[in-house]
Amino acid sequence: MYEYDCLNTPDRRVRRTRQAIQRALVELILEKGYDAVTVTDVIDRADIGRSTFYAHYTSKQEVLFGNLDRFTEFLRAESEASPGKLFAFSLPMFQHIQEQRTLLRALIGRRSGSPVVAHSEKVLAGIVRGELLAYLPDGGHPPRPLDLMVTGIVGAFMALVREWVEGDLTETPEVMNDAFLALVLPGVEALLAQAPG
Amino acid sequence: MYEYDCLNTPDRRVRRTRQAIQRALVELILEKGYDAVTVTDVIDRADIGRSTFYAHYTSKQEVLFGNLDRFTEFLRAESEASPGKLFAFSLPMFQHIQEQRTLLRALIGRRSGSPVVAHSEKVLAGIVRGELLAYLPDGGHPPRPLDLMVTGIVGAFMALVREWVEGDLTETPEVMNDAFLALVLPGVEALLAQAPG
DNA sequence: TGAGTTCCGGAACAAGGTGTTCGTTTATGT
DNA sequence: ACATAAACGAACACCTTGTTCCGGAACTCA
Repeated sequence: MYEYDCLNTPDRRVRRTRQAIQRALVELILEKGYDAVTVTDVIDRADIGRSTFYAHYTSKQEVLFGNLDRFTEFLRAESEASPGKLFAFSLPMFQHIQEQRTLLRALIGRRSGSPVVAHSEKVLAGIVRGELLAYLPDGGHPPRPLDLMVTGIVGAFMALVREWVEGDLTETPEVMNDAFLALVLPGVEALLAQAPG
Repeated sequence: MYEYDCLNTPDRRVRRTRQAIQRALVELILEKGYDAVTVTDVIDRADIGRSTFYAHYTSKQEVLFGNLDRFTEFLRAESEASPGKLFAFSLPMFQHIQEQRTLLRALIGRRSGSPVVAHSEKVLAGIVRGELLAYLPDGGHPPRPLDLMVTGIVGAFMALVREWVEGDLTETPEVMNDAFLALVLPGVEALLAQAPG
């Protein structure tokens, strides 16, 4: 499943229909959030027949996956363009994302994820932020790069937890914790060290 | 909303009912995935009346948030127990998670999130893994801590992207990229440096 | 133990979403 | 221009949601 999107079909009607569906879905997600969007909404907005929708896609999900492939292709290309360079994909990716922010917000934005996860991340971010601030001299840092760092730290932690509980938990908590700290601590300490006195 | 869970109600029936609902939902999420679970499923599994469910909760979401508070409380307590120590929460949290893995898998596991995000992360993980391996001497590292590092890196990157597109994108791509690299690069280089020749 | 309150069960309901079918009409590629 | 393939649209059976009602049961507290 989710193999392709065939926007280069010989038939023009197919292209028109699929683009109308994709555009409608992205619009609606940004307006109402992913869960609240129904197939009926999409076909109304796209102004196509119900049977037409199901002739092309079997669900909302499948429509989004069609859009996704552009980005994965982009990622792969950037990585392969600079062999031997670490994280060569990241800057071009951020640039690409800025151009396509509307689409991206619908694809991976907060409204497309679980509110439970979002809430957990928010709580954790508050705690991490407090810990980092406690490490700084009073009135030290500009707050913005610190907040970005907090976001990254929380993202790394949650990703490790997710990966762990999803598998069979053969790793010990100590191993997981070491992995987390090994990845994150050096960068954090480097940033905190250059705090203005 | 989502304030509390009141499992310490004076009335025993209330406790029984709510626990039955929570248990049923967790079981069903692990079996079918969050989206596929309906309220009807839950009340069948919990063996309670439909009206009873809606007397206690207004949706699936709310049931999950009830469970969540245990963890946020735990987090806060651990962080405050060791003031001035960075990331004091992380090891106790991993230990706590191991004990409650069933619940956690339902709360924040992959089945509870968007398949689109999951797919993006998978693709990105493949790319990052390839880049790290290219940096290692042949046959160098034990693969497992490397995979954990990949997971953390991808988690940090995706979290930054999400935060960015969710806001108004006032940061430039360069600033975002710098934040990502500043957090992650020191740890990565430290790990790769200690690779066995 | 009893009195009074609170909760549960179960059926029924309207409203709305889903996914499929089928015959007709319209657009397309060669 | 013609054969083909796609879109339309109405109708459909089915499922999910959230609400209402009331008789009967379980509970708390004294």
